[in-house]
Amino acid sequence: MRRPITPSAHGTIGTPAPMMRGLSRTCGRGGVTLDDTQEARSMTIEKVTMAEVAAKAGVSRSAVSRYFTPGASVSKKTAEKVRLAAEALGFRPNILARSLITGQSRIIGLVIAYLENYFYPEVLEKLSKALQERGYHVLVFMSSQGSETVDDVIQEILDYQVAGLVTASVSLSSELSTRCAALGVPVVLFNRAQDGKGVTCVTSDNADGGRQVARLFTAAGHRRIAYVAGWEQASTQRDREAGFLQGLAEAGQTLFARAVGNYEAAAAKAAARQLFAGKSEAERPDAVFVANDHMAFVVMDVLRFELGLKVPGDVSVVGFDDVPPAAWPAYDLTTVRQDAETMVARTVERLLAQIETPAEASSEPIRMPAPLVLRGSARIPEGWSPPEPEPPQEI
Amino acid sequence: MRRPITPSAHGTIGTPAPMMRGLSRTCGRGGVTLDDTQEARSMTIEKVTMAEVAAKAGVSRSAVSRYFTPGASVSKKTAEKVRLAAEALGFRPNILARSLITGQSRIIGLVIAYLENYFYPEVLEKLSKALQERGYHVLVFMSSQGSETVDDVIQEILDYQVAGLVTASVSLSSELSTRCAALGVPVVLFNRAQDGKGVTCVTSDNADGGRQVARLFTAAGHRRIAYVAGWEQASTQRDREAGFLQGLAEAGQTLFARAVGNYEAAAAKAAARQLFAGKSEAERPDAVFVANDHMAFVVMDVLRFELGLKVPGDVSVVGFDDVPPAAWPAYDLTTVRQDAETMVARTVERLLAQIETPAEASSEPIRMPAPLVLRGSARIPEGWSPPEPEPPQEI
DNA sequence: GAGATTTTTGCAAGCGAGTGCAATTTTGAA
DNA sequence: TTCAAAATTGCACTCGCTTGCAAAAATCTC
Repeated sequence: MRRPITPSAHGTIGTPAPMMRGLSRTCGRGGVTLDDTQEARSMTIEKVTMAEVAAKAGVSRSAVSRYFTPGASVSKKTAEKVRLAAEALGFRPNILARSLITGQSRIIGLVIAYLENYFYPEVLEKLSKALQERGYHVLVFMSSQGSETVDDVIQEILDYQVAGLVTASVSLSSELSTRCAALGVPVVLFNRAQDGKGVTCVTSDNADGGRQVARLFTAAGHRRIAYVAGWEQASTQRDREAGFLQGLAEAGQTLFARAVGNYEAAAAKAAARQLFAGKSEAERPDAVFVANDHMAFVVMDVLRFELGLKVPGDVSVVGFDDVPPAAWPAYDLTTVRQDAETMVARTVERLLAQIETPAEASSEPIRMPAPLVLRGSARIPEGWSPPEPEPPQEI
Repeated sequence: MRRPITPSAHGTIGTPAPMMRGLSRTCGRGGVTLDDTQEARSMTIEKVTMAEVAAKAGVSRSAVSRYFTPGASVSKKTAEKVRLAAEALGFRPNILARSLITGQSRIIGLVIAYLENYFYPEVLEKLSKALQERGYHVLVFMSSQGSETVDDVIQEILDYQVAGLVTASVSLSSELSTRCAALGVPVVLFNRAQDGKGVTCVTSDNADGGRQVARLFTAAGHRRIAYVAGWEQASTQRDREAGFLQGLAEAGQTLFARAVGNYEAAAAKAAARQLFAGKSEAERPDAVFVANDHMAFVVMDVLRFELGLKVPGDVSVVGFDDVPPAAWPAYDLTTVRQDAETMVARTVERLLAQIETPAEASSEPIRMPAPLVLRGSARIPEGWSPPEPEPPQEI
């Protein structure tokens, strides 16, 4: 049973706060020992609430609340009074309090595994900007793909009552995705494909990308074609490889050699050595498709600087992602583009649709084209258009 | 005037929820036409609250709350009852509600300007991990250094009742820093120096770094030494340049040429051309200090691939930051190291000290050593230790 | 084992803001 | 001008959780 609380009109609200607001600093006793730190310390923390604004404006709390709520009904007169009072007091609504009642923050959780692969900083930056524009913000969680960790981390995220969840290059246990669904939190898997009710996957057409690389290699006359694989559990790895193999098969070839780089620099280095070190020309590949750019750079470095091979003279190298350094002249890496900009745009679009109008939102996977970007690290077959001088776009 | 935007779908939130809580899912009519999407859609969002746990455990809400509050007093018996009930119901406390009361979330706001400079992804990753370990999380805000934007963005951050604020390579208007102080929100400026009450600055010793580069160049016998400046308003730019000039002066030299790269790739490219293009050997610099690695790569690219100059044969190039690509053999860039790991560690340390024990926390600036990393892009003076083969650390 | 402590526990009052409902005011139409 | 319809306003309850306080239970002391 709850007793009605009668607000005493002239209420002393908290205890002493209101009266000392703003005029509290230790009234300048030019004390010798009162250093800056001390002063800062004794400053009252001022928090302005709606109640105070309402009082100052001479309206009810509801009016103030409505003023700050877009679609709500407030008269011009009231609005103006509130605006003035709020401005004078420097009031800003407490998002947490609002979220408590609406049951939803405007926070999007982002789980991301690593930022060493420069595809992800790009994604993060664009995602954050795009969401910011729509009034949402990104809460970041780093988590490597130990599945236990991921689940824990996602639990933590959910504790923040996030409005949505994006996982970049990290997949979700089906238990967790069920849980998110039950909580009404839409999930987008970015750059990972995965079955699962409700979650939306945004990927590029990895298989097709792989296939195109195979076509490039075979058309260029390569006969000893190798592959450096990414992390075997990743859908991107599987799809890229599958497409690549299929492309080779279409040209009547099979893989000459394979090593696993795990999407990691160290492992990629080892993989490159395994494929190339101490081998005669006939024993080593004459072309290698590396499952992402991040590893491709390492492979190129080993080839050129450790083994003294020419790229593409002795070996053609192709990567995947088209991260910015791929365009740097020192690498000039032929690669398959994943357009971060567009992938992010679609991600945001879908996520917000699911948040704001769940009833009519789709959860079909989104797959983007993955065009081959011809540059100088792979031999170009006769008749193919040569690498255009890169439009005068800035590096 | 900027009003917060509330999700349009006000309607359904507060109405029927409570009564249908938990027992609602469409009692499995295995209907043929009920596809996954439909089912997911009609699922009620289940939220478990403390009250429910309390009821199930046969204790009061307070008991449950205390069970989830570290230092609180709960008997073993009660704790066990609560644990069981909570587990059975899958209960997790709502962080937002907690924050509303404690007046402080465990969220740290991070304002960051750009991720193209690969120093920052490193910082972000490490910062996020370090904070995660201590139970805090990072809310990211991208903001370029238009001062208006920055202030707006920081306002938004404050709306989230963040426990602390880190700005990376972005400076703060003094009005805003005052405001943060008044709100009791500690602020750390990462990689920016700035006077100002209360805010802590974490930087490396930029001036000393610059000075060391000057010593390297002069000791190596360079006579036409140039500088590519960063964004002129940045304290890092000013300090690096000042130290560099002072180092030159100590060796009785002055700057041969200067151009501004603004810390941007495009501008750096233009700067490089301005300094080198179409000039005879005597007219162009024989050494150039570039204010950060991000620009140094671009400068090297222009020198080597556009102008056909040898590095360090014709020109020595030195950068600042020691981002990962600096160690890539294709650049092998001599540079000044800013140790992201340690800088972040100190940042976190200080920030948490200020949050958790404001009374005894210092706000002295933190300055870290900035050692020169000798690699292959700059001529090495006789007698200096040559670039060690990089310890067998992974790329 | 009684009294004095010390621990646990539950009650109820908030934290700051959103919102259904009913009362009030404004606007519109006749 | 008058009355109905529309727009605005305020009240009070609510969101999920923390916490001061006092009552109740457990523990200690001699």
